[in-house]
Amino acid sequence: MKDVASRAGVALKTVSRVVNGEPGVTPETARRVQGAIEDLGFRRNESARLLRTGRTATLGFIADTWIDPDQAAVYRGLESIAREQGYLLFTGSTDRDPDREERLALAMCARRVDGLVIIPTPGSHDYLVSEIEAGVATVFALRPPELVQADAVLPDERGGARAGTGHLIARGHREIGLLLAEPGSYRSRQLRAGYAEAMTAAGITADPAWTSLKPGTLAGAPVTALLCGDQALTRAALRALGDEHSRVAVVGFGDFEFADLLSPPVSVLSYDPVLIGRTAGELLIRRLAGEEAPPRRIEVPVRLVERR
Amino acid sequence: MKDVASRAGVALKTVSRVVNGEPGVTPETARRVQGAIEDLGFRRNESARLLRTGRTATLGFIADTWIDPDQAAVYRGLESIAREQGYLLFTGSTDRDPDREERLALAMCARRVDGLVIIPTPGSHDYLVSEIEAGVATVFALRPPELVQADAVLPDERGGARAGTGHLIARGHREIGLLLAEPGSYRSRQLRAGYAEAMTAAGITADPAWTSLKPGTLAGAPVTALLCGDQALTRAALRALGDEHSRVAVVGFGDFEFADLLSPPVSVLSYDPVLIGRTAGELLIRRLAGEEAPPRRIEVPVRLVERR
DNA sequence: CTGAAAGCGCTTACAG
DNA sequence: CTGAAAGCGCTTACAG
Repeated sequence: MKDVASRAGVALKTVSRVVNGEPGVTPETARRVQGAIEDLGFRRNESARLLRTGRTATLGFIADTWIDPDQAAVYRGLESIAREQGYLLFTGSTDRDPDREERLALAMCARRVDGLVIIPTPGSHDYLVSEIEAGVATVFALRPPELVQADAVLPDERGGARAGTGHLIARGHREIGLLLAEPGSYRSRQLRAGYAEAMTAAGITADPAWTSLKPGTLAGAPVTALLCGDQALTRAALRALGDEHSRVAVVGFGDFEFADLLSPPVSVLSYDPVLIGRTAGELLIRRLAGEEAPPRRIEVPVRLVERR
Repeated sequence: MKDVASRAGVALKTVSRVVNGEPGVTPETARRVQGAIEDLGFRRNESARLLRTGRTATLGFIADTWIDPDQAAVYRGLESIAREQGYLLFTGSTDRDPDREERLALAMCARRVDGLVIIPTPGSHDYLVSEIEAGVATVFALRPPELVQADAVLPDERGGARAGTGHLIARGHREIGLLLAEPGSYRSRQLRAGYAEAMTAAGITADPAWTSLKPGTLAGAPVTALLCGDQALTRAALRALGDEHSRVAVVGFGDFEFADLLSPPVSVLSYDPVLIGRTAGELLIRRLAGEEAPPRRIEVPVRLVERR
């Protein structure tokens, strides 16, 4: 910028004005500056500008992995908001390793991101407390944080499990299995609660054996229907069931391509992950605009997609 | 940092030394500085440091969308290199819109990313020429760029199509269809070339009708086998074929979950997209280290995954 | 071992 | 309409 100024024979400030389209520059002067800019191939250094300005116009997004299409879709939703609002995105994936999450989040904070959207790993997130106090707006998505107060945008997994179980009951099933990954995780607890609610409402007493199934113990299991906790479990269940699939009705949590091409087709519980990303982004923007309110938890509906 | 210095009763430079672990500070002084740092909750502003240092320790990654698992996997490979080398990643998706690509790339260059990995949209990339000349290392992945000289890391689609077609021929097929999306795209040209090579090698003259199929015209088409250009086409083909799927052997370009659960299972042509991302990252790092060599094109093997 | 000054590339707050 | 000075938060190159 200094070079441009001296080549155009003007002061630094005048170049700044031209670059920013500020008023108060003679067309003639502006033309000279423009010429110098082109001759020198000058491009304003955004980082320097932002250092002076105080904000960075940058958000950070941290997820397990983009290979998970749901998380990719959350990113997509967040990015659409970031694009509208003129933010650029730093991203990083954790592979569910809490250390990686912490390193990434702190590295982004050190770059002074204005805000952070995190799909959290299991475990405590108290390392973020001082950053949040320092003013980094933070929103959690898909899963709630632990040991830290912050906004969260979540799918209504409990309501989904209730709907899925209710659907199976309505179709005449009573021996309904529940296939979960980590029993202690937030999602597992939510699904178990929704399942229990639907069973109780129908007056069915669930046999503990139905809710402690594993893919390996599925063949010949005493159930006529099955609710699977995530896509990987749905896949594992279909593999384990093999020909029995025609005997056992399967409802999977999380939609997937090709679900309708299987025989019989698989019904799924599905939510809109793009909406989760958008909502998280909007929440962040509002916080950045100064909205002060206690942290809130927003739930996005989970619906049954029936296939037959 | 100024505040820390005055609280500890030392000069700015001493704080800098402590923060950077530079030698030449009395343990006693260091302790005082550390105390002040903790009292004030000080965190070094990485952006300011990098402004002074000249580099940003940042790379940019631009793709169509992460919803595409292949592109998500390229990101994963690149990120692993970035993590090893201490870079943070800016990302953005284009949805195949050239304008969005250009805006993103220029925004990242304005932030002075050290390098850029791009899965390019169709169309010219000459807007990048001046940036590349200005020193932004650039590597293209999955698809080659147009109208700009730069490194590229690509799957060997031609070799893959040859292998896939050869496999179908070996299984006794002669009327082999080729289902392509955009006829003029790089991938389509490569697949058509590989297909033609395999057919010629087997002494089969391909009927033009075989290579101009669309999902809509597939039912009752005069072929006994089909090579699909991407996952979406594979899905569309399976849908269009319906029960005929047992009559028409399908080989799809791009592996997908559940491929083995379909009946009959679908064989696919597959490459390792994580390797493409890693290779692109390594190339970038070498360029950043000053390696001068003409732009090169690296091909990653495409192999047939047979399922029956 | 410690520090005062200059500067990275820009903007802000004034003054002319 | 135009510009000289100070400063964003750090590091670099010296000097003591």
